[in-house]
Amino acid sequence: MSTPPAPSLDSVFSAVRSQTAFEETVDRLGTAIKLGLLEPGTRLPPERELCSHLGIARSTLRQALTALTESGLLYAVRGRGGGTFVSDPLPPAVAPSQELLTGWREACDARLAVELACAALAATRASAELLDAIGALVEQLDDLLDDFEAYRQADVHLHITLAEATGSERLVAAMTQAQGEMTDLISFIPHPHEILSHSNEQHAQLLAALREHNAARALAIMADHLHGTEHVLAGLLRDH
Amino acid sequence: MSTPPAPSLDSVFSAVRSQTAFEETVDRLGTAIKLGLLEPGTRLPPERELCSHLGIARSTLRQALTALTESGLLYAVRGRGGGTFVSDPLPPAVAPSQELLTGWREACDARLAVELACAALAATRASAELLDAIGALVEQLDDLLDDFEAYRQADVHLHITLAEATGSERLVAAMTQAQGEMTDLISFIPHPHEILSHSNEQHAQLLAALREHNAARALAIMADHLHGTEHVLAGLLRDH
DNA sequence: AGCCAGAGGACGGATGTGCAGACCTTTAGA
DNA sequence: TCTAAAGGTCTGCACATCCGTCCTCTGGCT
Repeated sequence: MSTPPAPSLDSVFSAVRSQTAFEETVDRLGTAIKLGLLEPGTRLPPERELCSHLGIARSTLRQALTALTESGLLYAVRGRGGGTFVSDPLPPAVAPSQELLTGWREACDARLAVELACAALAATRASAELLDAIGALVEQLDDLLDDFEAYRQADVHLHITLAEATGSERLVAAMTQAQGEMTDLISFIPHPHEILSHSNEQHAQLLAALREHNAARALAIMADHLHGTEHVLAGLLRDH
Repeated sequence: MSTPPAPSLDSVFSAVRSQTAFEETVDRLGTAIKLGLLEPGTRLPPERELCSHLGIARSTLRQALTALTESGLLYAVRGRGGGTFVSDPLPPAVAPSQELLTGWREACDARLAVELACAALAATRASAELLDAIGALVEQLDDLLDDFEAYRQADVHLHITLAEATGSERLVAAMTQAQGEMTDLISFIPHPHEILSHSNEQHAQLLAALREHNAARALAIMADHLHGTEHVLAGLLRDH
């Protein structure tokens, strides 16, 4: 018998670096805002309520809110009827971080994993309501082909709704994170009308496959859908 | 125009609970041992070396090693030429935790995501060496159809090798974690000869699809492969 | 006008995690 | 016998986090 192949242990012994609660909170809220899950002008729950939701101390939450306020994503209003609000308008996005640029391929791979699974699972599990919600978003996207900012935001909603259609909280969280990483990359490449139009056509085809409960077709369409952005990124970031 | 659908914010405001470095280390090493990535009798790197690899302090690493020693997975030998070794034989596995049982569907979904992505990506990226390594594992598995413990271990190797074939460290890490969760579930259900035989046939088909660079077929086979275990689990755990 | 409730803001102590480094103990081999 | 290499122990510090308390602001109610 051949010697059993020794699997690489790099992943076992690689660095363990756990985020602090502060960092994770900044990340979660910041991503939600940048993705438009929390729309400009939205009022967050009161600090005393939010911190118990998040399972952290108020002082820790406040560290995160302060950081987000200082970077311009939030502003606070004191006094009765006050609160913490999402800035409107949002400050201009910043260039993608160096780590993200060097790891863009891994980010795409992670996204591929989430999206494929959601497509496959939604085909068998999606409720009629959520399919209709996706349908509404597809129509909405058709009106936004010339406004990339708005298009991208609705696109994110669509993909997150897809994740919700699987009924898996982990997939929703993973989708949110994956979209956050991708947005940082995507928003700096051009997206002409035709590209967006083609992209939304794929959304429509995907929805049709989901309605037929055709998982294989949904997978194929999703794979195609993702290859598009990946090829564009590959062209632009080849040197990284 | 219709009101934009408000995406659920549950995932944004859900509890943030980051693992400590100690917990993550116990988890990583424990999983690696239970999956057979670190075989019984293996000597771990010296503490002073390992802690710098892992990016943690020696005292923190020692907490983890102590915990693993107390649960019987490791033993330490003092003096020159000593070290920390993986127990041989390993202590009997314990019953899956309650959280895992209640979240088994989410665990399966997470696994589905990783496996589908690996299948799709390996079809286009896998090197000949890694494909041959997978081939060797398929043959090896054919000799283990009557020894579930050994079969499962080689099966894990195969799937992790598949992840390595994508070249994505994140996918390797995710695959390792997913397999760890699944092992806790799988090892408590019966796996007769025929089931394993059929399962390995799918491995062979998958490999063929990878060699043809046929991503669509690889996806389909993998989806099938996973549905098998999922249905068995659904039958056994329906009441949870 | 004055009070009050609801919101953000600020502080101080207690606790647990993790880090860094020095030192001890055991053991095989030169 | 000495040395090197390994695990085992201890101390002190830094920092994140929690908890509770109190302060400040401000719109609406009496």
